[in-house]
Amino acid sequence: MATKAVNPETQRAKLERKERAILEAARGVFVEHGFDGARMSEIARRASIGEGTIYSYYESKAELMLTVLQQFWDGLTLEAEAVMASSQVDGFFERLQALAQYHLSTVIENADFINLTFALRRNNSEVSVSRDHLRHYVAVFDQLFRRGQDRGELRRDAVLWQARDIFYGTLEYSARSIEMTMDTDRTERQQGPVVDEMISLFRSHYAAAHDAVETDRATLDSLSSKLDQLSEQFDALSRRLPQ
Amino acid sequence: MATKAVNPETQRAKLERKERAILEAARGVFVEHGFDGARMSEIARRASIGEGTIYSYYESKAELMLTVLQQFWDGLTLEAEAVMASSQVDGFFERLQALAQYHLSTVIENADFINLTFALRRNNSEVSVSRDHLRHYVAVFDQLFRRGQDRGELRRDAVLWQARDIFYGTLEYSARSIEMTMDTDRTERQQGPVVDEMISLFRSHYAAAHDAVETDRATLDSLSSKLDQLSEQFDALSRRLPQ
DNA sequence: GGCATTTTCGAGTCAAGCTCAATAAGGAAC
DNA sequence: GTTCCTTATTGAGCTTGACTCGAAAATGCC
Repeated sequence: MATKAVNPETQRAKLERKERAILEAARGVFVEHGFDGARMSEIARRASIGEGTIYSYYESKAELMLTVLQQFWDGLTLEAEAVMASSQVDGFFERLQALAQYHLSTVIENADFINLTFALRRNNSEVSVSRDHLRHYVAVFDQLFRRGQDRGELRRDAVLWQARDIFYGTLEYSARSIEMTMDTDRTERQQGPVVDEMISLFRSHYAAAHDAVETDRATLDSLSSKLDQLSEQFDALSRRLPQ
Repeated sequence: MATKAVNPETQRAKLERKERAILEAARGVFVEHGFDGARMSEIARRASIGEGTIYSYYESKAELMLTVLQQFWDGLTLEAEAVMASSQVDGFFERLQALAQYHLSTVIENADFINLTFALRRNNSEVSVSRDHLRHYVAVFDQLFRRGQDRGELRRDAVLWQARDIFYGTLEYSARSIEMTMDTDRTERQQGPVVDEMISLFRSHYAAAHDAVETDRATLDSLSSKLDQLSEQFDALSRRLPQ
């Protein structure tokens, strides 16, 4: 009776262990050789199983890659949340700096996976990390930003997605530049200034305004944005009309 | 004797025409199916040549892709330079806006190639667009920025690479977001606000300090012209509506 | 025309993702 | 322990697609 209760448990554990072994091996091989360069035979060998066995766990190389990528993004999200949770300071800009530092070094470290995430998204519709996974990752920023607004540290009329684009976009572009100069150049670009400049930018652009001039400017800008949006909606409507 | 002088010319022209046919076919197939999905046989068929002939022009599929990519980036550079040359206005921020608008729509349009450029850079060392090609493209921004500084429109202590990271990084990230919401979402993000916010950011962060009033006036002027434009669009649509 | 060189070609080779029939392992009933 | 059924594993083979190569066609030169 005891064996009956335990066996199905150990059996499932055995399968899960094997699945984890496949994923671990796959991740390593994908990191080393990229998607095309990775050989299913090598993944099988590293996981100490037959090549055909992989296909009873994953339908194809593409699905295996997709699982690895999603696991990767989930890991990033957890780490980013941990950075926020363990942050000693409480102010918005200090926390933003910690997040920027984490994101920048992560993007440099894992440039392969991040590039592959978006490169494979279009052409290989099978290997397309869901929007939800990516949104879940950037939600760390969104939450921080909204909290900053609630506490009055940030302008209330700041538009979240614009700030998000600037934050993640600039950091990723900088990461690519840093990475590209790493191999050869003598004058390596450093990570520190990139993060500092980002925080400085947010301070001057999004900090709660104290004088009327800046507020007026903000009002004008947001008004202008809204006009553009209206105009484009109008265009879209026009195109939909017959003739 | 005349034929002797002409023949080698037409012969070379023939080869060049064939090479262009291969590149054009390759570009089309790569755009449609991506790097892996592209079949050399289909490229050969579209170029109306035998499959083996391709390999007397390009050593491998990878080298063919590399040539297509470099041609693509060269084309982008020329277009960006043309946008700057044909720009009616002369002020830094107006020109920057034109460049931002061009870059954003280009990145959305050609997301595949841009992603592939960086995805293939690492893993497939053969298919690695040279740094010079990419640097040549961003040089358009660099030149504009330096000129803005020389004319006193921009702060002299502004750091070029920081501004460049913000400009291209944010636009590319926004392009990806816009593209990701295009397929399914009802509430499509529009291009206009992204560009406007970018210009507004540069105005407040990089503009020379003394002309705050003038920039406000510029903002008002652009607002006014946008209103006029909207009004015209409305009239045009009204005329088209039945009754 | 005749020889030399270049260009084109596609059938054949090879490598890699994937299939499947055979085998092994696991467990339930007696 | 044996039998029988279900499930998991396997690697030899199938398929596909990039690439090779020897032969043939085209071109150049006299």
